[in-house]
Parts: sequence; C-alpha cells; structure tokens
Amino acid sequence: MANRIPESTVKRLSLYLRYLREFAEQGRETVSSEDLAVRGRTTAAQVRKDLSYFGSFGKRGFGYQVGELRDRLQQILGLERTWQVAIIGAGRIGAALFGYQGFRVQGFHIVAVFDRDQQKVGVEWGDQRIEDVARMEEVIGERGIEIVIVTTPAEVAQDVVDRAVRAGVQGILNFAPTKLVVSEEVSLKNVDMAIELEALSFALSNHGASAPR
Amino acid sequence: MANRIPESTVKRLSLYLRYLREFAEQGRETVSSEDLAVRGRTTAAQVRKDLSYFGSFGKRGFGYQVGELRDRLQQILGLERTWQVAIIGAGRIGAALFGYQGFRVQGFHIVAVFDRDQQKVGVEWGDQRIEDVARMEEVIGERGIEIVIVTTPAEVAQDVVDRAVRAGVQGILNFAPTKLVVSEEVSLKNVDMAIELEALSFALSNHGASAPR
DNA sequence: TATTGTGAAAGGGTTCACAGCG
DNA sequence: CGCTGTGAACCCTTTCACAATA
Repeated sequence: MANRIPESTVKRLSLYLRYLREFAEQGRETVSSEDLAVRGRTTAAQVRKDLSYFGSFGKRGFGYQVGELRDRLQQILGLERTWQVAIIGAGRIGAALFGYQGFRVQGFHIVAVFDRDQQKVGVEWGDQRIEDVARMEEVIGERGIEIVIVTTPAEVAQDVVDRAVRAGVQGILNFAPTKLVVSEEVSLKNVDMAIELEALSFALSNHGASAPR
Repeated sequence: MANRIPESTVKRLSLYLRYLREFAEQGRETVSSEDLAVRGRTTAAQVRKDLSYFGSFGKRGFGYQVGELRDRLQQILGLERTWQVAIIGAGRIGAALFGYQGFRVQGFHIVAVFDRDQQKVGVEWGDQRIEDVARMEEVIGERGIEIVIVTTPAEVAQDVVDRAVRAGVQGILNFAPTKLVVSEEVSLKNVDMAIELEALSFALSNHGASAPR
C-alpha cells in the first residue's frame, strides 16, 4: 500500500473528497466509481485505480459508502490534523490568501504573517499582527510552523525559503514566479499564474494549427 | 512543425523564456541547452526536445543566440501581440491579480473588472471602473475581450463562464475551486490553491512512508 | 570539437478488460 | 447480477545515445 503515488492521483483524490462532501450534503449514502467519474469528468477506471493505491474501500456490486470514503480520503490526505501555516509577504496576494476562508476549514491554520516592510510590521490583519521577516526563524520555532506560503517578490523568495527551511519548515507553497531549489526532504508546490496565462496564450494562438480538429 | 505539443513542454517554454530574458539582461549572447537546463533544473535533452517541436534554432557546436531564441519563444507562445483580458469577481483574489503588474508586461491587458455586488459596481480600481456582471456580454463584445480570469465563488463560476463563452471569450483562467465544463474550442486553465495545499499535506503526511528514501 | 537535433528505448500514467466477490 | 479491484496493454513523455554539422 502507498508505494509511489502519481502526483496527478493525489490531486484527483482532493477532488473526489470535494465531491464526496457534496454527495454527503445531499444525503447520499453510496456512490459508484462511475458517479465520481461523471462528477469529476474522468473515467470510472481512473477513480478505481486512484483509490486502489491505498486499499479497497468499496463493496463489489454496490459501490462506496459516501461518509466512509470521505473520511478515508481525509485521512490519506493528512487532513484530519491541523497544519500550522505562515504567509511570507503581506502584499496583495498574501492578503488574498489570508482572507480565503477555504484554508481554515481544511485545517490549515494561518498563525503568522511576515513582511520586511517596516510600515507593515505591527499592522493587524484579522487575528494576526504582521511580523518582521527578520524575526521569522524565531516565530517559526515558537509557533511550530510547518508550512509557509511564499508571496514575496521573486528576487527574495529563495532567500526566505532557505531561512524557513533551516528553521524547520517542511512544506512550501510558492506563489513567487521563480523556480525554488529546496532539499529533498522538503515538499514544494508551485502556483505560477504567469505560466498558466502564457499556456493559455499559446493555446489560443494555435487554435487548429496544432490540434488536428 | 507543431503537431501535438505536451502541456508540460509549453510550460517549460515559458520558463526558458524567463531565463533567456535573464541571460539577455546579463549581456550574454549565447546559451547552450545545458545552460538552460541547469537554470531550470531539467536536462539538456529535455530542453532540446522541447525546442525541436517547433524547429531548429541552434547552431551545432555553439548553442543558441539568446536574443533570437527569446524572440522565437515569445512568438511561439503568442506573446508578441496583446490580449484583452477581464477579471470576473472583484474580491480579494481579483484585486490581487488586478494589482499584479507581471501580466501587463506580458501583453495581457486587463480592460474590464466585473462584480455582481452593487456596492462595488462603479468603484474605481486604478484605470478601471468595476462593471455590473449583468452587463458582461455587452462589455465583452465592445472591448473585444478574449480571456477572462474567474475569481468568483465556486457556485456561480460555471454560470458566468457559460455566459462569457457565449459572448465570444476563447480562454479562461479559473481560480474558483470547481471544475468547469467548457466546449472544446475554449481553452481552460485552472489554478486551485486548495488542491495544491492538500497535495502538500499528503506529501508531508507520507514522508518516508511512500518514498523509498 | 562542441553542441545540436532526433530516432529509439525507457519510464510512467491511463485505459482496458475481466476475474473476483458481495 | 453489478460493481469493484487489478494485471496487462496502451499511449504519452522523458531520457538516452549518437549521427549530423557549424
């Protein structure tokens, strides 16, 4: 069980979890792999293969218990616990993420916000007071911060990440448009809006030119 | 040339373009596939294969002309023209994206911002006045909007996208945490922060349990 | 001589098809 | 009987290795 899981499988599990919550809200008790596939625009075989990496959760001839599968996915994804999260960079993107309630629901607790701008340090954001990034290591240690969300300018992102990792951070969600280098024990995910837009530009520029239909 | 290009190749081209701009700023005239590979943490063979989908731009024994390859990539990615872009949803994420200068530089011109909240309609954001989403079709037509960035709540995202597509939009960058359905002629890219965070949670929860080292 | 461009091989993820089982 | 779980086939992307050549 759980040998080497494709990244794409993990992301689909997140989606299945969303759908299971929807189904649970609607009062449904069971779903088939086909139901989940239709909801997520994938195939039933894909759903079953994704789940099979972690065990067998269904009953042949019936499908899956909605509540039970939802709970198993939450457990698999590590969402039954809470995560201590910091946002580094109190600019516009930092503010947007701080305000996004979705994180809290999932057990991601934002317990610090850092900025280097002395004008911002000390300013209150909801339940947080912006900290000086100079004190980052200290605060990471004190509050047991495990994940940082990086929303700094690209030029300083690598530096703050190196410091955060040395202070004990294990996971990084990077919004800075730069490729960060981290050691293997640290998990890194990138959200790069410029790349997505450029991929869109490419697709639009090559309508029909590349696709045979 | 340009038969069927992997999505991953297109995204790497965006990165190579960034690196070429850096190299150009540093005054470098030539680069090898190895130089680009080191900069982007990939392999020289990968760089050459990616480029080979579009032609041969290098000189054997020398490498590539920095300026020339940069220009070719800009052209391939459709970045030599400008794109008319609208943001749908004037909330925190919409504001963050509106303020992000990176887009403008690349030729993505934000020429409209929509919201359904009458409190926001008419408010000025920089050079834009927030429009009522009820007028969306009209404005899309008038301003020749080709791409929309969706930052609405998940519940209404599909509806506004259907309307935008009917009004002529060809590309969608979706920040709403929901899977949108669009017809094949429309290009869709998703940025789903919740999924990225959950994938991070999974990776952190399975440190060593899944990876053999 | 150094580096590109590219067929061929390898690797990894998705789809298929069906045996297994409630 | 119906739907799951899964080995095998398939397909797509990456890597390899080397001939081509500026």
